Amino acid sequence: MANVKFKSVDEQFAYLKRGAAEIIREDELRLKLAESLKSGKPLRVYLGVDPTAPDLHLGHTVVLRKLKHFQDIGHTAVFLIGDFSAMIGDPTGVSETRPPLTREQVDANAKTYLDQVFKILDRERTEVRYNSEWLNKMNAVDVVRLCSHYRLARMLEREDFRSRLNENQPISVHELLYPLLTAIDAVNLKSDVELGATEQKFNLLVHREIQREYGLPGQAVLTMPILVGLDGSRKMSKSLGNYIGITEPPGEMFGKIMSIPDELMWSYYELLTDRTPGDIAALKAEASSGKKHPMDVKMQLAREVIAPFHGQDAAGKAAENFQRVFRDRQSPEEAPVKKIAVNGAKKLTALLVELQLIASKSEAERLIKQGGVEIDGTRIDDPRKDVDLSKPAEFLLRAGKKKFVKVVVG
RNA sequence: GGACGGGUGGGUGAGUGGCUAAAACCAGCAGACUGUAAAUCUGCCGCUCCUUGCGGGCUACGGAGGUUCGAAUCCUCCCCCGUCCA
Repeated sequence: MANVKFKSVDEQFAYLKRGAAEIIREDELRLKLAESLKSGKPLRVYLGVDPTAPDLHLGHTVVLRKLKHFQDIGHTAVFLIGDFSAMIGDPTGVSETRPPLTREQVDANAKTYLDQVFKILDRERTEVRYNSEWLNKMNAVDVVRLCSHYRLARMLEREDFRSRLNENQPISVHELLYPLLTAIDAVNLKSDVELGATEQKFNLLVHREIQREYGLPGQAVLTMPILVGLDGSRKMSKSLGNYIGITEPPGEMFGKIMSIPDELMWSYYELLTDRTPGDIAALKAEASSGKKHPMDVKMQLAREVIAPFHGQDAAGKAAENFQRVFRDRQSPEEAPVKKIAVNGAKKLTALLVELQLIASKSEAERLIKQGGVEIDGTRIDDPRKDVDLSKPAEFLLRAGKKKFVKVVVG
């Protein structure tokens, strides 16, 4: 990623538009870039995030990477933590009212959040703000005044609300306040551009309108596509369990990326790597013409996605390990080591649960009966099997397709 | 405040006294095949105990009580959601 400040408007625009779902409005953004170029004053670009889940996954990084792009070309990245708004709960994409978070949860989440965010953003050059800074100071009069700037009908145009209304699902009144209160963020930050995922479009547009109501120019809005999760159809999200966490070990991330449907590769290339659109089109052509094996293209993708989080070396190792285990069907070079005390014998089912490879003994028994458990490469299909733990030893335990553990007794 | 409808396993959704750990579908998991992709086929899919058996125990149909030999199913009260009226 080139770190060149203030290229021409066209160059900047092309760079920023890459991967974007929509820019509202393109001509306004160009104008803002031109003014900034002229005055030498960087644009204020912000991304607001509610610290609801403390663990970031690749889905979150799509929009963070875009913020980084702005940062790369010299604009000011503002990372806004919605510590106040998280306590309301964003109704976006939710089919039911979300339980509000407590102050303690929000604080704890915000902390771990930032650590992860700076794996992508440049820490030194990022302005971090919390929206409780101004929202906590608002009184009832301010809130009433704010509400008077927006109409109920407009609010109900929003997809989430409309469908919940149609399907007789509850909508709490405080949820209507979410886009309005977060608009105050945009007002206070005096943002020139706000970023978000496409599902945030409604909120971002409300922010823009409210800014104007409060006498500001009105920010441009840039939305990024939603990253599809491992299942190949639904949005990547923690609650759906189809996500790849950015703090997961490289091997884990690698395996997960390899398990995505082939067609999804191209969108991952576009949203998670620095490949240019031309580059990606070329890869795609090579894969479909048979010049390159799709699996190799996907392995390359996995390496490129992992590298920023774990480094080139770790990414390379993960690739080798993958090759070894799944292509050559050998045992992994390295597996997480779990120690266990010398202690007579133990039922295999109990051991699997104890090592947290399986959630319950019933499930472990099923897995064993189905042939999903191996010790040192030998399938064990007797759920009553005792594992000898009477003397120091070590063995490789496999549970299911992906889970390997090196058990060290002693 | 009133009238009416509704709350079932991760999701959708059957089931109106025993044959129901609860149909069916989706999701998920495992095996086969393969490129740990997709597709397909097969099996599994609450917890637990053991003598692993079409085995035993426990928990489960919004909550609490009750009727009954027996309740997701009947009764009472409560909570929650929606629709219409005010």
